[in-house]
Amino acid sequence: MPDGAIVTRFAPSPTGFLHTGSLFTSLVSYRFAKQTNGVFFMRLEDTDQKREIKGSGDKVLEQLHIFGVVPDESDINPGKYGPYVQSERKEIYHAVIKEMLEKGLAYPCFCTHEELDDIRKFQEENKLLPGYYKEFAKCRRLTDGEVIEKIRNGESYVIRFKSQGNEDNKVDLFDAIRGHIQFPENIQDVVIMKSDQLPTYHFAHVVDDHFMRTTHVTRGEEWMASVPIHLELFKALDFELPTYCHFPVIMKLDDGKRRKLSKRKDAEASVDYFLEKGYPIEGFLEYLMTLANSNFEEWRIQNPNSDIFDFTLSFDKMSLDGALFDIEKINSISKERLAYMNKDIFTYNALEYAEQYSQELAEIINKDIDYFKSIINIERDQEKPRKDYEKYSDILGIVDFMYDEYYQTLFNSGLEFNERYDKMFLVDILEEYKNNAGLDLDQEGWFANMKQLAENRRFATRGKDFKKNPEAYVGTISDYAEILRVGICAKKNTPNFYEILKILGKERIEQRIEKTVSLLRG
RNA sequence: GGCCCGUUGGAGAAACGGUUAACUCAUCGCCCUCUCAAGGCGACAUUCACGGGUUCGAAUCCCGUACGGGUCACCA
Repeated sequence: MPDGAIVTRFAPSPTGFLHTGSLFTSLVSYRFAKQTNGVFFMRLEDTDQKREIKGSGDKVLEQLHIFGVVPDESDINPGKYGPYVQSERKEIYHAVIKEMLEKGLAYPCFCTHEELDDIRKFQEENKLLPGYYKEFAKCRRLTDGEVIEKIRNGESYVIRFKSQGNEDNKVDLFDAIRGHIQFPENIQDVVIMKSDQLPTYHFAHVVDDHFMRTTHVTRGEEWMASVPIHLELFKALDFELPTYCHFPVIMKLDDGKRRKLSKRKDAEASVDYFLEKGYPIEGFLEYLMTLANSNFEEWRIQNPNSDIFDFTLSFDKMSLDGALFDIEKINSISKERLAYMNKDIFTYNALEYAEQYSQELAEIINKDIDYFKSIINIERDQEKPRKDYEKYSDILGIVDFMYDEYYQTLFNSGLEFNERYDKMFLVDILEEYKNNAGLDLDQEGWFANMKQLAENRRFATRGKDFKKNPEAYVGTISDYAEILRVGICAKKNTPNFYEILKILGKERIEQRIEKTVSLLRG
């Protein structure tokens, strides 16, 4: 590996699907590795069989892939430092444990949950530091004979680390994001191997990240409090210390209080939510990048067309406290990304989304893909494109009227003509327009033609004229255009009307007007 | 409660002791406009949680207080 190359990893536990916060952490970890031509790998932390959900490892990998965060090494694509699943690394942990036992760095503990509870209760009553340490660590004092006997009797046991720490001493942590932080030394005899022979997180982290050559341990700040344990473990095992990077956690405002995004309470805590809604991948990633390094936004303004992965992240530009999750900003960024996509890519992405999440959308796209492209391309291919869509699921509700079957349902649910106008007046206008839409002209000519028609019917062609002298007119050109829109599209709002009419074509315009007219006639 | 971390506008934030406290989103106004979506222009922190101190000078350094967050398992 090149000089300065960083090795990072993503180490999820298989307890469900990809968490939005995990995507953030893995995205940033991935970028740090790639920026330095290093390695990013994934290790499944499945040491808690109670919580394990089968198959979620693959699911997570799949979703990371969708976001372009692809591990160089993982269970399905192993490198030379595997296995990449903790439950398959048992022998490694056991070998290290054996050595620790021999060196007196660890010892078996036979205390039951009840005994542990009693200790905790006593500590609480006497306002002592809770935990298993020093005089409370009674299994420390077991003789070899006692240990052998208990094991022979089949008593269940765990292996604890024998801490040499002193709470009056300080240890120093250098965190790449937060700088130097001092903690009191660890004094807890933490469990390193559970009674099921599987390691705890603390132990697995130290052993795995050492043997798997992680240079930068990237994780959420909820791990900071256990750093003294890890520091002591690294020292006891004489392993080189990696660089720690404790990321801020994404928060959410709940009842005026900040709290971590919670999988139970917040739908947006799962990336599935954004996938189902059809947020563009690049928009979502871009949002996460702004959370990672806020100068990303300035870079984006300078480099509007660059790939987001051309941006170089830095540790010291990272915020220290958890950002509030801002859906408005995601919407805005996504809108922007979608607007600047060309019609082919947009259509491709929309179809891919639709095939998985929206049968109806897939149908209209597949029915005539060029027709679909022409619709979504209205006012797209220009300096300042329209920004209609913030996610793929918005498409149907915006283009529906361009499809006859959806137009029909809009039509059936009622046409919202301005009630100021008499039905027969509307009929006259529509019928006249049917025979003289001016579609052979260019946009300017078409508009001039419409103006003329409106003027003949005593609509003001300039809003100002109408304001000045409302009695002289029946309405404004806007009102006139609205009549045509409702009459032809069954909607008050559409993108550029000229383009719409061109795409619809003379025949369908006539059909639709006829339909509307017969409805108005009763 | 102990131990850590943090606190700049509604949100994300810049500024790393020295002019009017960047920028993005949101909000509000005006303009443009066939509707909508945009776009253009402008407004929005006399002030950086609060109180002291250091300094010619502090959002920036120090101390204290308050508030918010994290963590104290045979869960990760």
